Amino acid sequence: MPTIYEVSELAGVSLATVSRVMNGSAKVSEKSKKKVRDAMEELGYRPNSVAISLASKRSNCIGILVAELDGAFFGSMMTGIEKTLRQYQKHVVITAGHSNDADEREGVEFLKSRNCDALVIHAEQLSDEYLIELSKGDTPIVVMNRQIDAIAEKCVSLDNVKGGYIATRHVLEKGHRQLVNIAGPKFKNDAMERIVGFQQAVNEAGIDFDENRVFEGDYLQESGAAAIDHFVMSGIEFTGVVCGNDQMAIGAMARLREYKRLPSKDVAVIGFDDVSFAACTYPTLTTINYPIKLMGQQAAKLVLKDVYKIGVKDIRQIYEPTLMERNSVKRLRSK
Amino acid sequence: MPTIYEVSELAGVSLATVSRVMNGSAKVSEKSKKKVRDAMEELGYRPNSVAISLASKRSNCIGILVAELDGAFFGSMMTGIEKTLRQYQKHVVITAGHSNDADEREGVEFLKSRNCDALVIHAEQLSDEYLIELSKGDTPIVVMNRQIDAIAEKCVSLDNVKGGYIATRHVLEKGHRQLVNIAGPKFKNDAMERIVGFQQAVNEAGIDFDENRVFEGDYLQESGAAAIDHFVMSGIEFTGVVCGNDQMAIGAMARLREYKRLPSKDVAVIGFDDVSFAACTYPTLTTINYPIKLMGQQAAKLVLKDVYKIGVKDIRQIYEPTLMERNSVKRLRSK
DNA sequence: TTGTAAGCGTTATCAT
DNA sequence: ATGATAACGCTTACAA
Repeated sequence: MPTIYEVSELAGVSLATVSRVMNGSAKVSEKSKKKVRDAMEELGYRPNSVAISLASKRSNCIGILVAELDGAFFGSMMTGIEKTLRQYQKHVVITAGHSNDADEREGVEFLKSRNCDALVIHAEQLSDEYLIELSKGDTPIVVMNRQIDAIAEKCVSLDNVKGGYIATRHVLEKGHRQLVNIAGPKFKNDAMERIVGFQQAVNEAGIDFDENRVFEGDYLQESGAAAIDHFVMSGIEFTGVVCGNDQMAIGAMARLREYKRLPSKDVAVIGFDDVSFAACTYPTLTTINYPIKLMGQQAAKLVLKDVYKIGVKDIRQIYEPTLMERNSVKRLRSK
Repeated sequence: MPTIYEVSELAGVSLATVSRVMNGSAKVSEKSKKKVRDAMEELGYRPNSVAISLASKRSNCIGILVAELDGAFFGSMMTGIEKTLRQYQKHVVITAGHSNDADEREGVEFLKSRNCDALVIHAEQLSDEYLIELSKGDTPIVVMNRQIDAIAEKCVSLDNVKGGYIATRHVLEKGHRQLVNIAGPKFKNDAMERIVGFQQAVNEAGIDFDENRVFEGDYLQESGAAAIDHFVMSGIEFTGVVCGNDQMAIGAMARLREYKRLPSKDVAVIGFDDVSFAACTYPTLTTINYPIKLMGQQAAKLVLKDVYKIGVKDIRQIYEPTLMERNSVKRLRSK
């Protein structure tokens, strides 16, 4: 790998001049410019971004922390961020927090130590205090899916309580009174908030909230199926299933069929997130839209503006969950 | 951010000693060790990995190039790689190639310029020659999903032709003779290979391969639906749909239902990849298993062994596609 | 065991 | 407009 030194030598100019043509920082005569460019070309020179980063304290990289690298939700989020950043030659460095405090902290430290210019964080375990403290450091951050008042201007979030409420109310409005809730892991904020929304809607309908009607899943398909097993085995009757996310919803629908209880026809199922496959299930999944890709784009715009002073507009930070009515929730047929 | 210099000062030892305790490279007296550790603790010192990387030429980072950050397939691959690497304190840096030559090249350059210790590449546009050339450079690489003889020891792949063949033959064996193929983008190697497999099986069954029965999709749900529209509009008759991947398969199943042609009952549909939701569709999706997560783990093991000299075993590089028989392909009912 | 000092490949501040 | 030269934060011979 040739270095800037070799380029300067071949071009017959100083290091400084080469550096100047690289980042157009100051006036350089056309003549030197050409000599430098030719030399670079000839040597197949590639600037070493680690050295640039060390010297300039900037990396043109934005760090992203997500719980996992797979999953439709995180995929959309990462894509939303990456694609908008890429338009401005910014790169992303992604790391997984695996939903545990140690990995999340380590991930943040890693990203900071790599000189990321900013961090976009979707943390499940990091406390609000930690995040607030972090925001005071020298690496700007954007927090996804969490509303922290002290750093509201750095949050891009959606009202999960409201989402859970809307979902539940929709099922109730269709005449279902015997509901169960397949929730996400309770240690996750959004999972808990969605449960709260469920509870609100249920109470509002004059139904007693019953802990036993909430199953704690893990946001993966299999746990949606396990939840159905659980409810059936426990003899808990239900005609409506409110799910913490779409993945568990499809797992639940698949298992319901095995019990000969047809989704939509015999039991209403509603998801959350509106991931891409939700429109392709059978029955198509009624769910709550979570515009995570768009929100990722917004997060990116936020750093573009704050960190790189790039003028971008239409930055919105608080989003509303909306009902996506499809076919998995039908009116309860009177017996 | 405190630096190593401040630590050495506070601890009353030299820079070198601090460095030594950080990476246990040489003998350091217990006494100095403690002084250094205390100083680090007190200052909240975090080593700057950019500086480490520049000085040592190692980064403990492995670069990953994938087409997109979303999608079940890539998600599994990234997770497979990341989780096994993480066990050894190695981090991943991920970048998207967006299936075009420019972005893929830029992605590779970016990763190399970030001093990645190795690269795991899933490229769609980079030529074999480019990859072979790249492999001669000073950054070791692992190539996913492509078998390049010249660098076979760096490839982790699966026989896509065979996969396409197995899928097609399975549908044929169930009595279907009128087949259509919803393929991936033809510029992608795997998509083409799967088409070849389709062709082989069809020919073997004594059926003429008809170009018009192949629709070029883009591996996304929507194009599976579009393919069905296309075939129906064109008046092409079929009872079996062989898909290039699972996503298009579910898109196709959803659209078929709209035409009142029930998947499984009226028309057989087979997917490819066996992503996680394939078992939860209705009907459950018969497909070809592509153990991409496992293969990601293997790629990681390869770099662990080659780059870090970490003894890992059970490294296999060539995988076989296998039939996952579920419910979307049923025997053709005689009229 | 510990310290000194020369890199690593850039950027950036001064001069000129 | 261009060139020295000192950072940037750490590793690593080489000495002591």
